[in-house]
This record gives sequence, C-alpha cells and structure tokens, in this order.
Amino acid sequence: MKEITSQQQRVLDCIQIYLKKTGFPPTRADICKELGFKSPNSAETHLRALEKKGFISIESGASRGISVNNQINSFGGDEYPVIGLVAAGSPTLAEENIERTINCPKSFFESGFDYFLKVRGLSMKDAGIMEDDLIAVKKTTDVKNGDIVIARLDDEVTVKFFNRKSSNIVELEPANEDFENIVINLESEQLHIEGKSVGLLRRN
Amino acid sequence: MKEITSQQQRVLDCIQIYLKKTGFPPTRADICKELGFKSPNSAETHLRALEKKGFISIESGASRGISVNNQINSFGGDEYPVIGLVAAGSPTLAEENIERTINCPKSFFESGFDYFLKVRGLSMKDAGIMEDDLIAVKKTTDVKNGDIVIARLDDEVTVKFFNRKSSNIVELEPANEDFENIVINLESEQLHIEGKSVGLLRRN
DNA sequence: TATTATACTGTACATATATTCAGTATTTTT
DNA sequence: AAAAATACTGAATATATGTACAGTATAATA
Repeated sequence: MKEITSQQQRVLDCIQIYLKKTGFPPTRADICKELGFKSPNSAETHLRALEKKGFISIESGASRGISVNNQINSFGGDEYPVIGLVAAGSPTLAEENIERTINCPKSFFESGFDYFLKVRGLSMKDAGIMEDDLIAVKKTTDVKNGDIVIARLDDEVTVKFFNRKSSNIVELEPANEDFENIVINLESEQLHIEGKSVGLLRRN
Repeated sequence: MKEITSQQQRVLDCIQIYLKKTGFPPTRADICKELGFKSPNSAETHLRALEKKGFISIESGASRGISVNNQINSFGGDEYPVIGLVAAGSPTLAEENIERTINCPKSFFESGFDYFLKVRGLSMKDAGIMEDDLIAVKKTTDVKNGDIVIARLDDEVTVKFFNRKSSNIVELEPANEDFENIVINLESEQLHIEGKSVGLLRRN
C-alpha cells in the first residue's frame, strides 16, 4: 500500500462518509459536488490513483461500483490459528501445523484462548463435539475434573473429559459409548496437558 | 413493519448478500440474474413492496440507490442479537426477545447470518447441538433436505432437520432417539421456515 | 532534462440503469 | 363479488453514469 496524498485522502473520506450516510457509494458527479470539483474527470483520476494504490476497488462499467478495501483488521480482532488434530505430535503453533487462521475478537470465549483445534473422530460426540468442529483451546495445565482437556500421551493427542481418580491415577473419559476410558498411571506413563476447551465453533 | 413474504425475503437476502460481496447494492438486473427473474420489473415491484413495508429505502433516480433499513444491521455492524428459543411466538428481532448481543465479525459464518438462537432441550443432540448452544441463524426460506432449519408451527418454534417428502408433506426430524419425527401436511397445517443454521457457537 | 505523477477544467458519448406502460395469473383482503 | 396485493413476462425510454479525449499547470522523479 503506497502513500496516499492529501487530496486522495479527501476523496477516500468522501466515499466513506457518503457510504455511511446513504448506504451506497457515490458517483463521480457526487464526489465532485461534495469536494467542489467542476469536472467528473477530477474524481475519475483520483479514483484511478486510489485503485492503483490499493485503497479501493472499482468494478469497470458498474455505476457506483466502488468498494473500500479496509476489511483487513478493521474489526480489531486477532488472527487465531486453526490446528489440525494430528495423531502424532503435539498441536504446536509451528507453521506447518497451522491450516489457516480465523479472525475473531480476543474476548470471544470468556476466559480467553490461544488457538482453534480441528476435531477428528467422534469420541466426544455425546458432549456435542463432532468431526471438523473447532475447539477453542486455552493453553493451561490448571484443569479440574469434568473439564474437556487436550491431552498428549506419548505422541498421541486427544480430546477427552479429565478425571483425576487419585494422586497417581488420571482417567481420560470419552463422551461416546463406543470408546473406552483411558486410565493413566502417572508413575509409569507420561501425560501432558496441552490445554482445555473453553468453547466451540462450528461452521456449516 | 408489516410482514414480509417469502419472495420479498429472498430479494432482501439477495440485496444483503450482494452488498456484502461487492460493497455496493445491486441493480434491478443484478437481482433478476441472482434470483432467475426474466424482467427487471420483477425486481422493481419487489423493491417497491419492500420499501412500502419499511425494509429498505430507495433513492429515486439514483442507480443502485438501495439501502437496507436495519436497526440491527446484520451485515454492516458487528453486534449480533442472541434470541431465546421461546416456546410461543416467532424468534423475531423485537427488542423484548433479545437476551443480549455478541460482538462478532461479519463474515464469521461463511454465508453470513442474522442472529444467534439459544437452544433449549436436547432434540438435536446427535447433531452435536446441546442445550444453551448458540445457533448462527441465517434468515431464509430457501432450505434443502438435510438442512438444520428453524421452523415455526403455529406458535411453537423448533430446530430440526428439514426433509420434504412430497409436495405437501414435510418432515421435521430430530437428532435424538427419544424424540419423534414431526410430519406436517402443508394442506392442513401451516409451516413457517424462519431460517436455517449456518453454524454454532458454544461457550463453556 | 525528460518523464511521470498529481491535480485539475470541459466536452462528448456509449451504455448502464431506473422506471413506466401493457399484459397475464394467482392469492388475499374487503 | 370486487378490489387490492402478489408475482411475474416483455418492451420501451429517458436519464444517470462511467469513461475516453483534449487541454493546462505544477511538483516529484529518474
């Protein structure tokens, strides 16, 4: 995005004010009227310059076919990574694991979160977590019984209910009759809690 | 604000989708192309009806001079209303039905949406829709078999799978063994499709 | 120094577009 | 039963609008 001149900024402002006021973009003549130009070509050349610099898009031939290119970051939200639930390896934020990002307000899920995890399989279906759902994951090891946790056993990552039976025994419980509880003895096996689910996003 | 017909709703949806996609309103010809009309006057009469009912404003003589009169502007703003699934009455955007609003990017759910519906009951639990989940609802009557629809029967609003069995028979199917299909004979009963689910939001 | 970008006025024109008029048909309201 | 609203097709037209062409002038760039 190149540098904008003061006159081009005036034209850009004019377009946005007109849009807000009327709900549709101005014509060349409208811009002239607003800014005191006496020829429609004055507006035309400014529009071409703004298009060339990437501030607006113009649909050729369409009347009022101006759109302002400001959607990126106009929301004030953040880009959150979507990570596939790979069978092997932890769901790190390494670039190769990021499928895409989603623009989303920071406070969208109450306690804040760090990334989206794309669900594979139906082991949590009775908890309303279906294949391809995106779980909002908050990175933490502070989990309570009944929390839905993202856990790593060796190199296998899984989403389950967390249930501490005793100081050494933890059970990871699926929400699906077809799957069985995973019982872990912390003395002999290593359990790594990646985080817990603080919400869910599904897009049809 | 008088009641909108299904065709008028299609035209209104078309305008909003076009606006979102291009940044400026459609011409009469654009609407015809989108909805399959063969005469620009088809669009014109629908626009006049929508204007008369207060859904849009039209600036006379101006090309693409259409603006949508949404207090709760589902495509311009970022605040989306959350509506409780009240047993009686349709989930309108009337102020008394709005529990709260959620700040959310416009394009968060692919095809755009109009409001969030808070789910009561577990009739769709096998589709991963649990109590208190928020369904992203897109107002439309254009639904296909297998779509999750928000339907109104008399004064009862329900969320179910849509399945048209024949020209007169529609089945609303729950996703839970404990619930039974609702079979509607359109000749004797009235079915109103409020919209369809385009996504889901859950906050723990 | 030549060239390009910026910043205009003014005229002209093809076409994009709104809008009216003439029909047809069905449904809803009065 | 009549009137009004809905839901279209199809043709015609005045005008709204984008856009090209011809100039003028200044500032920035190569």
